[in-house]
Amino acid sequence: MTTVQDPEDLTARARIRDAAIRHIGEHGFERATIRDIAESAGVSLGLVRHHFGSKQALREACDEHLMKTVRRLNAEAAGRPPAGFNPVTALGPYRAYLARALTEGWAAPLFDEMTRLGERWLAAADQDRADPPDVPPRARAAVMAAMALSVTVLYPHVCRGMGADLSTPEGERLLMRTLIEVYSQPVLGPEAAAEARAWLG
Amino acid sequence: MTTVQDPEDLTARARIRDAAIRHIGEHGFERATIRDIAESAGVSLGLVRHHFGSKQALREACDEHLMKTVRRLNAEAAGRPPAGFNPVTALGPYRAYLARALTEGWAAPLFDEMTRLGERWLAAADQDRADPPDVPPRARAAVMAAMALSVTVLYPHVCRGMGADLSTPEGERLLMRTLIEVYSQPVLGPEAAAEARAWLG
DNA sequence: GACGGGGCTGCACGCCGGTATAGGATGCTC
DNA sequence: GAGCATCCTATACCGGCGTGCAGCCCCGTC
Repeated sequence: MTTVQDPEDLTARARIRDAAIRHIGEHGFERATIRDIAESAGVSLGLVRHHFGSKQALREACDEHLMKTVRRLNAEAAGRPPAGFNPVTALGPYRAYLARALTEGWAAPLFDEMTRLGERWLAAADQDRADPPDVPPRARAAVMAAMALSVTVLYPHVCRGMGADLSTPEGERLLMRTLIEVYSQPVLGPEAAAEARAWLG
Repeated sequence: MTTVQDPEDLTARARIRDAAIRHIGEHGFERATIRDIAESAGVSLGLVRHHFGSKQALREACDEHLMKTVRRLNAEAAGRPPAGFNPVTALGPYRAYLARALTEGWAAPLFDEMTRLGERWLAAADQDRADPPDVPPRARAAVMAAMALSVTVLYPHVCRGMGADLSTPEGERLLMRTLIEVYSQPVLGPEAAAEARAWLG
């Protein structure tokens, strides 16, 4: 991670925001207290309120910052091969916050943006396909966006299940290789898919 | 849903448990209050405490009940074709609770059980594969379990993204068809996978 | 019919945490 | 150097919520 060095990133306001992202990511919005955030940032309780007004507004500021960061990372990764498709390690401390944001109700715009991105990607990938997918692209993109985010959202469980700390380089490598394997292999063979489709009627 | 008719399911204790599952599923553990749960169940605040002792214990009782329900649904679905693979609509009111349980830190046993199930399924599916997957089965199973749960966990976003209410029969059908489509098509073609693998080194 | 226990209620306590406000320090402008 | 905005602290308020407790009702039992 190592957040980009905006000039503002040394200010108390930025320190508070970063501390909030860490605390909310770790404990969730409800359990994260303004007091703890203030202490982590090394400022007083009142200053948080002075800069952000309310806990909600603080969260929204975090959301905005997350949004900017994700867009930046996305732009950086645009040129590279799709090995970095799943943004789990690149996000660093933002990973946990993103997971909370997605599961605790906010962050809809971010998911929608990912869906749109996925839709464009799908449109390009469908160019060279013989059989026509009879499912709306939006629907496919939404499901695939959810799947792409699943490791991010269920991070602790995936770590435990894989028996590896995914924040370490080895863990990251293992995850990447696993993702490539999973993504390059269809889960349902043609006959199984046909059977399932038939079962649906 | 339509909870199995245990004899106990008419008792106040069961009503409280069901109300708790609904409230926690809807609002999360922190925001769900014992008072609201009691009111929903049509009982007094003290009775909740009388039956369950504490809010934590109430949650654990809900977890246990969820576990039983999931196991039952899983056993029922064992015989059928894998069209019902993703347990999103079958869970009914438990869906939201399961999502909370997975993302708010508990429910590790449930995820692990799904991983083990997936591992067995993978072992069977790998029987008839030519190329050897060079990734630990556990890792693959964990990632695939996460992906299978992604729609459950990110349900509201997927609903919004697909532009359909997935709790309706039409929405369910659309989701199923989409899942079949996604699962039956590899995301990465052989050359893209090779490129990604090469990029990893 | 007394008696005991489980299901159930109502109330009060105490803490925690978001909100509000008064005020001090610092630095810039005219 | 007076005025003022900005940054920052300390402290008080107060509502919400988990917890603890005293007691009532009802029903089975001897």
